[in-house]
Amino acid sequence: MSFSSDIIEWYNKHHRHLPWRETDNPYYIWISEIILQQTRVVQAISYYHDLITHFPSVEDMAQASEESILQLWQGLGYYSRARNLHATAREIAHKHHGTFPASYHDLLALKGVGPYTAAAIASFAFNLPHPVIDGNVMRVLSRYIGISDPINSSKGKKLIHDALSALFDNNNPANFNQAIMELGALICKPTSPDCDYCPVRSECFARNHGCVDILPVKSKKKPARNRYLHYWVIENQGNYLLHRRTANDIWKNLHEFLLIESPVPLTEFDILNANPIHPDIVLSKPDFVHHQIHQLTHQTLYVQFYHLHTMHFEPKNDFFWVKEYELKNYSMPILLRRFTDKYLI
DNA sequence: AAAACGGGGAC
DNA sequence: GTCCCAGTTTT
Repeated sequence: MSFSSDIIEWYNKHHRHLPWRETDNPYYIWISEIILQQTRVVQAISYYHDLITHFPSVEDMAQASEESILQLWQGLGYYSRARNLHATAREIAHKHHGTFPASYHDLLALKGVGPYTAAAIASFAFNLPHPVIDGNVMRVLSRYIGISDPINSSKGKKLIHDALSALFDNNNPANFNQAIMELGALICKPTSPDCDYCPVRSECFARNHGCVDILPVKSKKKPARNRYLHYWVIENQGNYLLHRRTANDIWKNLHEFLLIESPVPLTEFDILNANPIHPDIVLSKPDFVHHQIHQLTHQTLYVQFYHLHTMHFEPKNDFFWVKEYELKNYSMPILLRRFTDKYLI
């Protein structure tokens, strides 16, 4: 029939039942779409549930602290999403008087909402005719149309955009968008796609030319850089020294122990010889040392934890003491959360 | 246009 | 190990 009717018919029969598909409330759609940015559906589900349970309305989220949202976001990564979620909830509650923006243009103006998310909310919550372009859509169209330019290049993106405009179904925006993304997720997968079950296989360029496994083309990305993190896990009578990261770096606004970082490897001797607090503050030898490698997309972290004791002192700058059993109440990157769970709780 | 921003899962 | 995930923001 047509691309749109083919994929929508397939979608109606085979789609997954996901929590955010049971609602057209823009607030819930918004939360789900922010979570789903660069995040797999299976990982998103429990976070979505936790967030809407703690903050049933945008006013609830607006009244909450950023820290409380970061705590619920722990382990999900790309923490600017959580910070923007909080800022945008306040923006909507106060400047929009609690009414969610209902146009693509107004949605796009929200922090953390880009072209994809604005189109997703516009179509799913308001059934407005804005096509979404995400990783699924780019993969489906690069194969279906036969786009050999890298999909992360300007030319590739324009070809995708133009092809999508031609195929888009203005009469069924929400269903079209759901269908094409679901097709990418379930059938037109990155590796070993199930072309035999694809509703549009007969007109698919890649299928007809035997190049399903080389499309989409993507230009290479930079290799990860190395960072060497030395955490001083300093204890005084069941209290631990903590602070909040505020630099424009990974884990902004999350908490951590005292950190000494070097761009090159250092020995334990090098590290422990330098007192990071003050010459007058006596530190014990470490009780134990834990080391591990933590792989991020653009960085490889070589991490050492030195657990040691000290006398009480008044922390400088933004450091403060936290009782061991209250460490769980401070947002931390998953790397540190796992360390405290394993050794300190 | 390119880089930065997390973490997990599939291969 | 590599790639990619319902991308956005900053440089």
